[in-house]
Formats: sequence, structure tokens, C-alpha cells
Amino acid sequence: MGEELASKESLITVLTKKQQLDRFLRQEIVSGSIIPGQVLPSQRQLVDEFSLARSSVREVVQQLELDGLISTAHGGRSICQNVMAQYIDMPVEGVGDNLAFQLQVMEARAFLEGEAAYFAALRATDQQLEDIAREFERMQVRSKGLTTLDKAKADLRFHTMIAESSHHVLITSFSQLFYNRYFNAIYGVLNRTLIKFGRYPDGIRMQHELIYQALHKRDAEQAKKMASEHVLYTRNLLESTD
Amino acid sequence: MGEELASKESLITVLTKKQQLDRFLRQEIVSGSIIPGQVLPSQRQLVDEFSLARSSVREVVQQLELDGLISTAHGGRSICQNVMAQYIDMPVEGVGDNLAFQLQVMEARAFLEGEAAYFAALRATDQQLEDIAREFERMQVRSKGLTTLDKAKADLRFHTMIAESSHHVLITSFSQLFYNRYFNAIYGVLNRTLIKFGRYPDGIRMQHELIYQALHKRDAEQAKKMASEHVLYTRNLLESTD
DNA sequence: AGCACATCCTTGGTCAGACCAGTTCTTAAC
DNA sequence: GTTAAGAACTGGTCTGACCAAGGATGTGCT
Repeated sequence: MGEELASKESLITVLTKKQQLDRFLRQEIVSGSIIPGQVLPSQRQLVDEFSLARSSVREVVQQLELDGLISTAHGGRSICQNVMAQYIDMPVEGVGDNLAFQLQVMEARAFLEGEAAYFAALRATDQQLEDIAREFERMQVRSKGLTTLDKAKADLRFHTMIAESSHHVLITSFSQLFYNRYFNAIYGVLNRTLIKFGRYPDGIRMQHELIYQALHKRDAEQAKKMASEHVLYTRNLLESTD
Repeated sequence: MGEELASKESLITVLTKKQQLDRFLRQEIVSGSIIPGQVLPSQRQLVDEFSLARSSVREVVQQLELDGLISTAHGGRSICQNVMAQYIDMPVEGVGDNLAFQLQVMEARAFLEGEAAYFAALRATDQQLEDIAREFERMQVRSKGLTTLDKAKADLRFHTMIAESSHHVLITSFSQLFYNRYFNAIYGVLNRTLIKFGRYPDGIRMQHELIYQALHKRDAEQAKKMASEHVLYTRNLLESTD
């Protein structure tokens, strides 16, 4: 019984500085404060901030690398890795133009956008909401003079910012991969709607606004609904061009 | 997969001393040169033998610990901690022989095998399909002279290869844990069928072949069906021994 | 003898400071 | 504006030291 007490005490014992650093970095990554692709604080910075020897900092950082959460490069900075990247390998090429495939992509995207918006509404910083608002305004102002490709990129950026604001490592990671991988498919959707209607439907602009408003009010359910509907709207546009 | 990359690298670049030490220690453990419970060379010994700084030795040793291969104790020696033992030994004694438990295991396995086969049909590399074919042939050729235990291991290996071919992290991870943890239960199934019928029923061999054929044709639905049926067949055999 | 206790040596854990070898940002020359 | 040299980073490794926690040893006592 004395042993049990002792073990309970061990649960209470304060974290060592090394453990604090480990927990801090993992928290930063998992919570989305450090987004995949962003750099981590340098080891020497961490030495100062956590009052540790660099050898100890290195052991923590090295473990993160072995866990696949970050990558280090001799001479360069340590970079937060996309945790999904190692698991996802989409081997098929050339399917970006396939309509059925594009429809599938939109299905997945509807779910993803919904989740991203949901968490973004809950967890986005005020700064991030401002950034999203600014990006949204820019999209409208410049919408006249843009090519379809630029439109697609702007659309991508808008949704990427929302995903990053979710502070959810899985959503951020997956959306990064997703968008990069299937940009062509998304671009194809915009192109088809342009061909069919001669211009981009007003619905898209309106939906973007509804999404932003829900985010601004931090109405998570509404944000999820709007984001999901937006994608499904685009999906239906796509299907109707068939 | 990681092994392939690592071995390819080793053909090109010379191993660093750190990598040499890492490989040496893992080899000692995996090959059984260092038996579970035995002590590892002290870090200072390794410093001398491999002409490394102790900080570098520590980084290697620490990784082994985090991989669960060894345990370290402040002031004491580092001790080999073979991972296999912890999974193959059943946590609760006698539960491996419990029929109801075995039936439950088979239920779960039916689902798992189905999913694994489904994704394997879609995503296995040609190399992996060849490996599975070769393993399948070996199972048949040597089937006469094998003990029940060897049979169970071969069966396990066959299904493990399929799971790994699924390229699906959840399936792979779970099946690894699952198989290791409930190996005894699976072994019990084979043993019961042997006791009841005096030999292994032909159905199993045939079903294995059907699974492989579906994989070879990359017919995902068929593969899922065959794999699931195979396990349910074994499950029914088990139940009929009651 | 057998047992308890203090001691010393070895071990793993941590630290500080240094050097090397790459990368990245500045800056000055063109 | 471009480009090339260099300064100022970065991560990777090394050295040598100290600390704290076993484990072994020896001593003293009963």
C-alpha cells in the first residue's frame, strides 16, 4: 500500500523541464499553433526559453522528428511536418479530369470544409478572423480582373485559411494535402461552371460571405452547415454540366 | 517500406557512427544476442567502442527506450525489454482458452480482414502481391510437416502481409496489435479445428486461394467478401466444437 | 557466523561551451 | 535589378564536467 501511495505521488510530481518542453512543442503542433510547413523555434531559442542544455533540447526535438511530427535540416530550420503525408499516397495520376472522380473529391471536400469551419468558428484567433475577412474582401474587389486559375487559387487560399484557423492538426494536415493534391480537380470545377454559365455564379460569393459571417459570430454549427452547403452547391454545379 | 528506403540509403551513403551504433544495438536485441532482461553495455562503454560522444550515444539509446526495446534506470543499467513478449503473453491468464472470447475475437477479425483485403486489393504494390503469392505457395508446400503452432504463425503471416498491403495506417496498426495480442486465441481456433476434424479443413486452404485471386485481380469487393467469409468460416468451425 | 550500515564506484541524466558544416539573409559590387 | 561574397544564423557533434541514484564493498556490531 505504501507503494501505491508512492506511485500516486509520482503521478503528481511536477514535470521536468524536458517534459515541459516536449509537451509544449507537441501541444503547439497538435493544436495548430504551429502549422505544417511552418518553422519551429530554433534549438538555441528553446535553450533560452526553457533553461535547458542544448543536448536536452536536442533529445526532445529528435524524438519529435522520429515521431514524424517535424523534420530537421542541417543548417536550416526545423519544420513542422504534415502528419498525414506519410500515410496518404494517392498513386493514380491523370484522374483530375475525370468527372466521377471530381464528384468524389467534392464529397470529401464537403465533409472537410464543414469540419474545418466548425473548429475554426470555435478556435480561430481574432487575428485569423481578421485575416480571413481581409482575404474575403480582396476576393470580391479583384474578382473582375482575375483569370479562372487565379480565382481557383483565391478560393483555395480562403478555404486554406479557414482550415488553418481550425487549430486542428488533422484538419490542417489533411486539407493541405488535399488541396495540393486535387487542386486540378477543384480548378476543373470552377472552369466547368464558367463554361456553362459564362461567369461564376453569385451563389459562391454569397456562400463565402455566409461562411465568414458564421465564423465571425463564432457559430460553429452554422459555419459547418454553410461550408458544407457551399461545397455541395459547387458539386451540384459540376454535376449539372454533365 | 521504411526498411527498403533505409537499406537503399545504406547502399549509397556510408553509415554514420551513430547509425552504426543504432543498427548494432537493434541487431543485438532482435537477433537475441541480448536476451530480454539482460543488461546493455553501459553508455560509457559504447562511447569507447564506437568512438562517439556520450551525447550521441545517449540519443541512440534514448530512441531504443522510446521504441520500447530497452528500459533505462537512473543509476542502474539499461535493460533489454523485448517487445514481443509483452504482446504475445496474454495479459489475462486463461482467457485465451475461453470460447466466448475466441468467438468475439473472430467477429472482430472478420471485419478487420475484410477491410484489410479491400484496401489491399486497391493499393497493394505489385511487389507486395508477389510476396503474398510466394507466401501462399510456401504455406501449401510445407503444410504437411508443420505443427499447429507453425500453422498458426504461417496463417498470421499471410494475413499480416495483406494488412500491410492495405497501405492504411489504421488497419496496419490495429492488425499488428491485434494479431500479436490475440495470437493465442487464433492459435486456439486452429487447435480446436484440428482436434475436431483430425486435420485442417480444406476450406481454409481454398479460401486463402480465393482471397489471393481476388487481390491479384484487384477486385476489392470480392477480396473483402472472401476475407470476411474466411474468418467467419473459421468462426463457425470454432463454434461447432462447443 | 550473520546482519545492518556507511562508503565508494559505476551508472544514467544533465549541463555548459566549443567547433564544424550546412543554410539563409545582407550587403556591396557590378 | 542581378549577382556574388560574406556575415549571421541553423542543426549536428564533441568534450569534459557535475549530479543523483543504484549496486557493490567493506566495516562494525550483535
